[in-house]
Amino acid sequence: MTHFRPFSPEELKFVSSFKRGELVVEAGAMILAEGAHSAQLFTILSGWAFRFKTLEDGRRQILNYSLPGDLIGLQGSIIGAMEHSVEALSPVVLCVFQRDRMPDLFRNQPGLSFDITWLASREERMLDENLLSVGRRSALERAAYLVAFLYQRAAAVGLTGQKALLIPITQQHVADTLGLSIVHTNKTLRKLVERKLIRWHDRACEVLDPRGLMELAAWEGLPETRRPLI
Amino acid sequence: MTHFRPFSPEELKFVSSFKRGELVVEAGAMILAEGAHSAQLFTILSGWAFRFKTLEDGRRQILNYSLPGDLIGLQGSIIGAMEHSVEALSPVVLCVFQRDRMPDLFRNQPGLSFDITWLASREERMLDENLLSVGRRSALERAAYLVAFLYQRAAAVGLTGQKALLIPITQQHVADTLGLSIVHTNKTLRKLVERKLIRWHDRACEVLDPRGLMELAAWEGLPETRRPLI
DNA sequence: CGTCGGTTTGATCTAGTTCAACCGCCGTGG
DNA sequence: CCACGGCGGTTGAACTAGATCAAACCGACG
Repeated sequence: MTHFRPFSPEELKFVSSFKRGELVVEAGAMILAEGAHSAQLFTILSGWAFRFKTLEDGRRQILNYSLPGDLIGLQGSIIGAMEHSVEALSPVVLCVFQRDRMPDLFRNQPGLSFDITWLASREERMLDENLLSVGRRSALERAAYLVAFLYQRAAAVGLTGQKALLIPITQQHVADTLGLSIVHTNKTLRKLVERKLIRWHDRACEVLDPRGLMELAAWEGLPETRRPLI
Repeated sequence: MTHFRPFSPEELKFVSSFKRGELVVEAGAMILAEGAHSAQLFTILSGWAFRFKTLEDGRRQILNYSLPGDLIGLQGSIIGAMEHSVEALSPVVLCVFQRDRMPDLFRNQPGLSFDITWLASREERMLDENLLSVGRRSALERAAYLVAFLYQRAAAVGLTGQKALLIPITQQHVADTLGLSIVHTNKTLRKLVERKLIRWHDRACEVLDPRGLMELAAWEGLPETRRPLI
């Protein structure tokens, strides 16, 4: 795992003891629900998930996606209650942590505390970018940005290996991420297909030309540095 | 300051030594610019500011607002580079911290470390809410949400005293927050005025009916708890 | 073989954009 | 003292990106 920063032996020991077990959920399963008070804290070991909020009348907004190495439920662990839900996009393997040992972690593991803050800041940066996109980019730019963004994140955790990367999302997910209707999302994605930037599969998106997508969206990409892993 | 959690004497001592000085900037001044590598870390002591990103062609998206007690430049301090800019909306007094003492803080001040993470999580939650708004609410709902949101935040730091609260923003700021054009923003705000939910002043917004705004936006408000202060 | 979720396509409609003025206020310079 | 320019706000008209409505297709699956 060359993508992550190395641990000290002591940190490793703490993380092991912090870990309570593993959890496997199938695609489409709810990992955390909005309003859950005693939310748990997880790390993704493998698979894709997404965070979202809904309005009373059912309108849904996808806030961000979670990939291996990302924390799930941090807001709940730090502030107390979850204000969003998390759902699995693919089969997901989670590492379950003991939430009540958070204070211990902050007291005795400054390195890990910093890592958690680092991950929170990174999430914030991604949200900034998504907000810019939804607020100010056109439908075509938004779609291009989203796919390029997901491609980069997948690449950053080594998911873009020998065989082509398939992002496990439906067009409904894309629509709910971009703030568009499904119909218009479909028409927009077709344009990306026509331009040979992506290929659309059954319920998945294949990225053909990441550079072309970034250019279309006028997006420079995440300045990805060595990241912490918890 | 009943809104904030109390400090231990030792924490107080650390914060004092962490503080390097104060900085006063006038309305409209840039506090931090995107791309600044050696970004500083601030807390707002008084005044309003906003964070934003821009696309190459000038399209601007306001990401969030900063009020007294909020950290500015945390992303830069934790990850290294600023990916957004911050500008003052009113005269702002800042408390300047020594960025290079962050490691010391994490090593020796678990309480403060936790507070920083808490603030980062809160920022994330606000961004989630803003993203939901921009992505899925209508123009009228968005505008109502924004004003109610800013009102609540101002109230949470005691800005809503005896005399009416004036939020120091122009309609251009509102437009760039909501992802709308100025023209349509103007027409939308007029509707809020007609409904007697707000009053518009020279370059400021007065909130007349916070509850009515929240209802219109179908927004429950921030579940505001006792917050940390740094 | 029917049904259902995901995708596709065309037609119509509308929320929000763009264009174009204009107003009032204020600070600046002649 | 006044003319001028710029910024913030306002308003109407024309336009368009994207929404909504409607229907059909397609593969998987019971």
